Amino acid sequence: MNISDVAKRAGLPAKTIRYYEEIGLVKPPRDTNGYRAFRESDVHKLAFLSRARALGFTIEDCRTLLTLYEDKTRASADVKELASAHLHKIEDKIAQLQSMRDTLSELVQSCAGDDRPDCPILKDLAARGSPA
Amino acid sequence: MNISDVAKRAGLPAKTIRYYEEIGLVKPPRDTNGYRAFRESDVHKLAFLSRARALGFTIEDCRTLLTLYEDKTRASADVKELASAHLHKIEDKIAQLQSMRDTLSELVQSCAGDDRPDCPILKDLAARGSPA
DNA sequence: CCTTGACCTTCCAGTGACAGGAACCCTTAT
DNA sequence: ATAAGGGTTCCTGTCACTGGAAGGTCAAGG
Repeated sequence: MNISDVAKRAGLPAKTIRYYEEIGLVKPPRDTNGYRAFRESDVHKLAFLSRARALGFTIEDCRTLLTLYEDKTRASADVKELASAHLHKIEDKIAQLQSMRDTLSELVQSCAGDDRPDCPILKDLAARGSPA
Repeated sequence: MNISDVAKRAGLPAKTIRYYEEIGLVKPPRDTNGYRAFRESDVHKLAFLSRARALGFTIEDCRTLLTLYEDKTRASADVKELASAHLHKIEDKIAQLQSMRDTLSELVQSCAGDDRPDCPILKDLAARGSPA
């Protein structure tokens, strides 16, 4: 199967698939004309990667997940640990963004948003931390 | 004032300050020995940038905010619009992360995390979208 | 046989916002 | 004189791609 069909089936851009090959995540054989000839197993792997990436796992995490996936003697604890660590990072990130959102939301609400120059948003950026 | 003192006062690494100069956000004059000689106005600008970055504004947004800050005839509406747009992006990002978190959280909870290979996390990554 | 268009290939550059490190200069204290 | 602790520039690397140029391949139509 050629790359554009694989792209559709895996839900990944062709460029991304080439990149994944470059970094060794998939190793499709080649036709005599030099085209990548994807097997079903390659498509399956790529779909796996697509879903793992959609859950925010890094490429290196994905590499590990693929290895675990293919290792039939894996311990589910290893997978769970990886996923848990990632979950914590996401939760940290959410908390951080929520904090930004709360501050920003207040600032936006406090700004008149008219044609006058007076602006609490700029005032806050200029003065926070240095009370004058 | 030398860069490391400015770094402390503005709450930014020296490397970052040099980078901000490189991209034209600050333009400190130089001493005869080649050292950057920061003025109070430079420190003030850098502190402004530090706070804007902490709220997640991009560098280009920061550049615009600085321009607006220094333009005493600005309309607060322009500032508010920029901040609102940024707020929406943050909210989108939060929603996206929360969706990841919800999925991941379920998967992690459903995984035994012992020494057996059976793992719902890997199963989900392999099979989601292709019901078998 | 030729062309057209849609594929495919590789390779190079750019993204955002820095961080790390090498190699070297300046200042101050001992 | 030297050593420590500033400062400087310049180059590379990060992360996960994306865009684009230059060129090979294939199937269909005239």
